[in-house]
Amino acid sequence: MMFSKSCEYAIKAVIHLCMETKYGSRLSIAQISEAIDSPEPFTAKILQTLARHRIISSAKGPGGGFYVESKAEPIKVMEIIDLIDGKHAFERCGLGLKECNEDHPCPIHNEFKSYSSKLKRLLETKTIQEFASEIKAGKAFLVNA
Amino acid sequence: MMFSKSCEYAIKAVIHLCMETKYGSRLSIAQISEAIDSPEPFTAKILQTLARHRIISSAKGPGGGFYVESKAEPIKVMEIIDLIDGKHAFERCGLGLKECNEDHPCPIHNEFKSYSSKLKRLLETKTIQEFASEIKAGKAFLVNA
DNA sequence: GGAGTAGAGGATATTTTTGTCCTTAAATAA
DNA sequence: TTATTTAAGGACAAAAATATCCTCTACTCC
Repeated sequence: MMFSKSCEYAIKAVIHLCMETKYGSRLSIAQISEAIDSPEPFTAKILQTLARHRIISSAKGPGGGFYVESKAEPIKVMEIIDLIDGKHAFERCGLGLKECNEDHPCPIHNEFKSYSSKLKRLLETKTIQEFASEIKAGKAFLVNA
Repeated sequence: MMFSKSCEYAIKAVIHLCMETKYGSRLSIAQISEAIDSPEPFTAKILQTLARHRIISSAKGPGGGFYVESKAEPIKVMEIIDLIDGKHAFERCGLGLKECNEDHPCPIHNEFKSYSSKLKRLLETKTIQEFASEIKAGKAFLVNA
């Protein structure tokens, strides 16, 4: 509906990584896709993309896997969305017009705008680390029961 | 992003029909797809679906085409969305969880909910006819300049 | 150095969405 | 009735998203 599957997996994967990889520990692709309930090879691709763009880190060989640098800046949710679904995913017109703005709005422009701009701002502010602590506190979940 | 292409075309097509088919006139597939800038045969399929479900009406033969019954109830935007993208398009969890609700929310559930429920209510209330008059008044547009 | 492990990345497969084409059916008008 | 017009609907094609597989490379440990 809102995000692509790839983006959903990416967000979940990074949240899970943040939760589980304190103090130098690492998670394998198998562990991550198991935890977030996603197809393993497909998840591998997404993790590789995230690693290539330095949103997460990776290490090969025994004891290797994916992790987030603990001293790194908290990761904004929107960073992941921008990378996986593209920068303008949120700006797209609800009816698919190339140019849709105040001066030339589609009929649902205003409705959409008020909705999406607030959500956008929120996702630009909220960090994966914040989500991770909600889950740790049992206030939110990454998979179904 | 939000709606499928099919749904975008459907909404635009019905808006255009409402604008142009007062007083018994009808529009052909060619005229509609031209007006809303959509692929003709693909638009035909969508119009057929809308007609089969009585959201719009159609007539074969010379002088035939698509139209909306002028005495019919105004068409809620959400009727079209429900038909084309499915009833639960708006309820879908932002992170793809099968069950995502107050009791078992994904991390972005609350953010999504507060905005999507407002938008949903609006699209359940607003009618295609209202959009049509905005366009007639030059306050909104269906295609780019 | 060699064996084993784990991610990187290219090639390929499947599914869904989007889009096209062609024949059939129904209506109109001559 | 016949020709023409227009939607209906089935079959097919292309593109994009989703998913898998296999080989290569880098790393660790012995």
